[in-house]
Amino acid sequence: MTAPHQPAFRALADPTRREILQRLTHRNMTIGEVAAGFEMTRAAVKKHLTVLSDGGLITMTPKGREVVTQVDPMGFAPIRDWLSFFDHFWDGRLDALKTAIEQENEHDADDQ
Amino acid sequence: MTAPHQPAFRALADPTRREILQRLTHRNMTIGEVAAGFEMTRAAVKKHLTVLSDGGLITMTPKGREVVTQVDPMGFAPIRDWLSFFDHFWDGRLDALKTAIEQENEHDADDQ
DNA sequence: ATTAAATGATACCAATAGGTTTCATTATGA
DNA sequence: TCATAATGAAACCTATTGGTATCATTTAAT
Repeated sequence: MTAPHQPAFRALADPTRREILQRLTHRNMTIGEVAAGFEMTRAAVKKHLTVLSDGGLITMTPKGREVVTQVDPMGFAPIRDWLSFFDHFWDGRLDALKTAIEQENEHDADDQ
Repeated sequence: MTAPHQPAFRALADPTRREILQRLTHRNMTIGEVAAGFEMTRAAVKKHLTVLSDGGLITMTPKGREVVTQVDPMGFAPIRDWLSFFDHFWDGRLDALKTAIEQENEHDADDQ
């Protein structure tokens, strides 16, 4: 029962894969086109694309003899959701802090 | 010249480390306390904490003979910044799509 | 002062990750 | 149809990662 966001986080951990994602925002590319933009072999790039696909961050669509890869915006949702946990947590802490300060001020007023 | 967010993404790639982060939002803990919550050895947990610290996601503060670990909210900024690139990109695409549809409608009107 | 508790640090191991090379398959285009 | 272009896939290598066990160091408590 591994978390659903694990493959996405895994995919984002590698700098080459993040670079691929950014380049794919400019335009969709075939596997060969993506590979042409890197020093490493096409086989290596294809492995990265597979990891990105497993993470749901890109889709790979066969088109004739080639495969078009494109970023899948929805694939980022699990990442955002996981991160939002911390957002909400800190929002709550901030609220608690505000409340505490207000109460502190009331106490101060009482003391006067 | 590796990107500054690399250590943070690296740190988030492991499920144990993400679990540690979530647990640390409930309360700050010493290294020993964090380790007690996992099946693995204290040494292994400490390695994870080191990776999280290198990623800037937690701070480790010596307090007497123990070390208090706590989440560092600011450490998440590089991650959010990197992700925001895609947000803005898609926002732009959406605007472009809207504009295209509007122009398409104008053309349709012309055709009438 | 001593013992025990908490952490630091090192060596070691197995599994995985990132990379290469090589060969097979499939689709296009002349 | 046939050569070639694009991809699939497997074997293999090395470095890194996540884990262990062990020992040293530092601090607290009796």
